Amino acid sequence: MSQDSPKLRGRPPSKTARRKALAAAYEILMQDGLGRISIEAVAARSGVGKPTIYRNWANASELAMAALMEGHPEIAAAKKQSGLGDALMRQIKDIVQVFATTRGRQIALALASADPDSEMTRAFRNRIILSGREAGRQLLDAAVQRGEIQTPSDIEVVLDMIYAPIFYRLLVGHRPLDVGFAEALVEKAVELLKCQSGP
Amino acid sequence: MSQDSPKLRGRPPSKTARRKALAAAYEILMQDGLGRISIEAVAARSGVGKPTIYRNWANASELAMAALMEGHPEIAAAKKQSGLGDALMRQIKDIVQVFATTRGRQIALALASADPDSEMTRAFRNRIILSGREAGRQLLDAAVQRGEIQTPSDIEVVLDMIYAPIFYRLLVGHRPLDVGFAEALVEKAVELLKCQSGP
Amino acid sequence: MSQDSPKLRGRPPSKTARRKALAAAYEILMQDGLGRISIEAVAARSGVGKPTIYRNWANASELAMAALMEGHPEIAAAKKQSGLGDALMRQIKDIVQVFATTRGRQIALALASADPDSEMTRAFRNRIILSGREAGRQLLDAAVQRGEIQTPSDIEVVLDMIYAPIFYRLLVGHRPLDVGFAEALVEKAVELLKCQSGP
Amino acid sequence: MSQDSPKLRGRPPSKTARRKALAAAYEILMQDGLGRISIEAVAARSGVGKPTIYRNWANASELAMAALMEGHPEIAAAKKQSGLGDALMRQIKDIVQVFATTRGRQIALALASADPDSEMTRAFRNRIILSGREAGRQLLDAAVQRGEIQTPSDIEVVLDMIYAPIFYRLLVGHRPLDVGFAEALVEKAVELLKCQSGP
DNA sequence: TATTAAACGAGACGGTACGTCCTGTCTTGGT
DNA sequence: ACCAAGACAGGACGTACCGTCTCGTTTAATA
Repeated sequence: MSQDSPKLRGRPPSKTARRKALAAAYEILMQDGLGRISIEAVAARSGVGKPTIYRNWANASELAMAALMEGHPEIAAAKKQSGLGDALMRQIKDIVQVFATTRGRQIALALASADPDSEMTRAFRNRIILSGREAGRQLLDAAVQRGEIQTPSDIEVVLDMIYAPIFYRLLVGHRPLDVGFAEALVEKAVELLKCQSGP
Repeated sequence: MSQDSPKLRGRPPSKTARRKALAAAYEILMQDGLGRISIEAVAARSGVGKPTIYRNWANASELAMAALMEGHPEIAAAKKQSGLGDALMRQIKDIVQVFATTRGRQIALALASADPDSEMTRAFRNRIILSGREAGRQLLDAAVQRGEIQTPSDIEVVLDMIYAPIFYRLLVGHRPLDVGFAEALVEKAVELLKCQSGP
Repeated sequence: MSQDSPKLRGRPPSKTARRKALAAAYEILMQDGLGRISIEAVAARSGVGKPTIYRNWANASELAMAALMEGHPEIAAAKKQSGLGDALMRQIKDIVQVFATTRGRQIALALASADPDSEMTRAFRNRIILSGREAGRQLLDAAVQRGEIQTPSDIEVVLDMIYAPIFYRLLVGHRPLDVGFAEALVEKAVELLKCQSGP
Repeated sequence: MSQDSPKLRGRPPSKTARRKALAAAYEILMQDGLGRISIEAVAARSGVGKPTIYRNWANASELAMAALMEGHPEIAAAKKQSGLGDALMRQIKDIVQVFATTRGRQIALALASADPDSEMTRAFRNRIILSGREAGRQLLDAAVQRGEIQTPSDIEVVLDMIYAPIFYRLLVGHRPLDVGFAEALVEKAVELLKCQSGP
């Protein structure tokens, strides 16, 4: 056994209340955006008491992040890889599709405006923003092992160059975040990886 | 004459008030962060009346952006170019240096949380976030004209791959935003540009 | 010099807001009682903002006292006195009539539960509770001057014996507070005043 | 017989819990006053659970009254009576001494702010406030039987005139509640009783 | 001696109200 | 006409208690 019960006493926290609050928060996020979320509004819409919300989340920002994490699709590396380009293409298209929505926009805003040092923010960042990047790292490793590419120098920077543009377009909004962009991004990424220390 | 008066009656708007408000807003941004800025606080600190502030800016977010734009160094392409790599290196290092500060952090936050459709937000975005990217486009054009590189396909995506990682590290914070990063980024960018349409 | 204006600037406090808040507070007092008054409820019913209420009164208790003082009938000694007994009778009956109502009950409760050291409480006490007692002192003085009675020793205690029973019945509620009581009280009071230092 | 033990199974109510709650409530009353008492605070200070407190008392006000009644000295008529004046003096001084304390103040407040129709309030009123008055009635009866005074008309009003001033000074606070007051009050009371339908 | 059921402490629940802060508007008197 | 000052209605903040409700844990009469 791993984790002996720390003397569980008193009424246990209600999972229903948690669920209802998260659902209400999510609805508000989708309808009105991150800026309009408030503990007050979530309490009113969900029928959950304010103190209960504060017992579960430290502030509106954490609640928003929790709501956005709930049921967020896992961005993972494809298992069967027919080649680096294809695998990357499938993954990047997935990510772009997920983020080119209201939810994606709210995710970016939530991360940007959250307290960068909070535990919750770290979890959110790792789970939502960086998980795709980590999956990308696995794709690269696999390609190296298959001999498809050489081990890239400065892999962290390479990963940033591949995954940052998605987040960038999402937040800055100077150019559309669409399939065409995803395809061009993957093409350039593959170029970069294949031409390493080129001729 | 300077200011063609459409009627010129009554007391003219005070530039001093504007300046004082911007200065106070900037101080609050640097000391307490974007989340703590408020018209109330700026009015109190600057001695400027609230209605005067509302006359100049629509809300706290716009005031913050205005304060951050005031006196922001112009990121421009170096005039004398000894080569694409050197020029890019100089510029990227400048940008990283500017953004790896409290001010840079506040700029990113302000952009992320601003109304994306407002006039002010667009101006802020073009002036602060995208000006480096546009200067980069000029550097690339010049290098093409010098014959140093071929015309890159998908130039918008290439520019994103070069400039997005800076903003990405600033906001996501998973890796440091420092000189080492700037050097690696430029190295990779040059690789990408030179190896276009591979070996 | 007395009290020159302390540089009156800014928007002056709204007397309308004050009035509306007092009226709403009074309604709640009459309908639901002192225990149900709350700044929240007064703000909601009156349409006056909570901060405005707090600007005018320190807490719900003071607001309640202010509402009860507003328009409270002045209990004064009758001008034309046909004799101590008659004058006293008229006044005591007036007081009993005023206090044998919901308003009277709320007044007693408000005084009992208010911070005894606050400025407002003192004013309330003097204006509402003790004003009748002071008027009674004047009646006694006049009767002395007319030679109707001798100067009573321990006038403070005598006044308490006359006026305390009203308040006592109101709060303790062991016996009714009605006209019969008023008549008996005055009769006894006159006996006490006339029989001073016995037969 | 009416209602013998209806089954009496399971753990019996703990007298210790009752005692601890009353003690904690009393401490809070003495230290912070009636306004600061709360079930929450009593539970925290006593280590007794909130439901246990609610099982014993209906609300904070009743708990406060119970705590104030616990161990309250019985105000009774002295057995050996050397005369009406002496007996009254001894009793009134006792009462004044008991009420001229923090406890006395809290008692008055508790009574004033309690629900006047509750069972507990009635018990509290009879036991604490009116017991002195009833003892006074016995003193008067005894004096009548001894032939010391005539049977007073309107005995209820006379009793109010003697006992109300104590409560009045306690709550209104316009004059001190001290020995001098007690002496003057008794003197006036005796005057009133002896001069009945005077010369 | 074992069973069993009520009362226990702990503590989360949905609520209400608190008193503070800030919003954006409006209304003064002063420059 | 514009300023500063500052009051206004509105509304969210985060906290304190309310009185109720599960929990798992005593505890003592009963079987």
